[in-house]
Amino acid sequence: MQTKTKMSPAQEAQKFFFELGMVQRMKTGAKLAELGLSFSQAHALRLLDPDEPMPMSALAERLFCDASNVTGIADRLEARGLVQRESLVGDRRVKALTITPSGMKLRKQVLELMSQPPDAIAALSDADQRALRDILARAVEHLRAAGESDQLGR
Amino acid sequence: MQTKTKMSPAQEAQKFFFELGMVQRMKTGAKLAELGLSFSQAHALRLLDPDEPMPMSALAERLFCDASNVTGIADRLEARGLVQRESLVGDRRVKALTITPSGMKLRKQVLELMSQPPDAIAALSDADQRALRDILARAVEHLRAAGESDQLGR
DNA sequence: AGTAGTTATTTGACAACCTCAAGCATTGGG
DNA sequence: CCCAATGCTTGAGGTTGTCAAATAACTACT
Repeated sequence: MQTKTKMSPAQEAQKFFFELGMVQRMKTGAKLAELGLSFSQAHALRLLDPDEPMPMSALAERLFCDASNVTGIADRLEARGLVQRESLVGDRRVKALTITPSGMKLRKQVLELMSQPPDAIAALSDADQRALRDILARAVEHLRAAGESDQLGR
Repeated sequence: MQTKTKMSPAQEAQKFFFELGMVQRMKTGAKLAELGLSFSQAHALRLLDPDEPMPMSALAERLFCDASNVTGIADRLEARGLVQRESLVGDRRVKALTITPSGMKLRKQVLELMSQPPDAIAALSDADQRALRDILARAVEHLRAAGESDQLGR
């Protein structure tokens, strides 16, 4: 009766992966809201290097979004005094973002919160956790390898 | 020099998981856009049961969002003739969504697209794929177990 | 029946995110 | 000096999301 009696291991893995990701996104989203941060804002804060000012275009790239979008996100973060715009000395067109001390404090909380594994993973056996880590590490590796050749762009 | 020399396997797994999920979300988002669907719209279409009309409140629950939000999503899907509102016979307050034939066609494409594992997973060895599937299956199991007792929630 | 309370959906106000096209300032090469 | 390219901003327009209030329909109680 059902057409989907057969699913490849990769497909099944993908299905579970998606479901776990969905739930996890909701839970962290709720926790971030308590800090007064949206998901995108937290993600941006997380990506900023505490020591190295990051041009807004670079941030846009890492957020996989349009540069004009970053303007708004930076506006809101700056309005709360979490980051600062700073024109680059060599090229006054580019504005780099630096994290303020109060931004650093919040960033620390965000990192803590987001690196905390979800219950579903924490509940796994030690062996499973280690195996999962290793397999995902290999997957990420493939990702980067593919990404490199991708940079040559269509 | 670095304070994070030690990370638990679960934390590392979480980090990789997040990164893979982020990239995957972008890629599927792009493919869905080609079908003229936003992520939420596709997700809703995916969750609807082809055979069983689903009350909008039930859909809201599965989308982890407010009921008023579903109104808008259903509006857009209905405007394109992909779903239909249908008042329940026993209780005229609840409106259930059914998928139209053209909605079914699009839903099929969405399912195909979203069940297709990302390159990063597809590139893993067979053994890794199977191990990943099994571990994630156990994680999802924990998720459901936790979810059950959650339903008692205040 | 009639009244009150509950429930499902909708509406309206508001904010964030996102993209695209157009604009502005700056830079760098002819 | 002129012109094209680059980095960011602005404005329009659309989707998502929340909350509070409104509406409609059901339920229970008198």
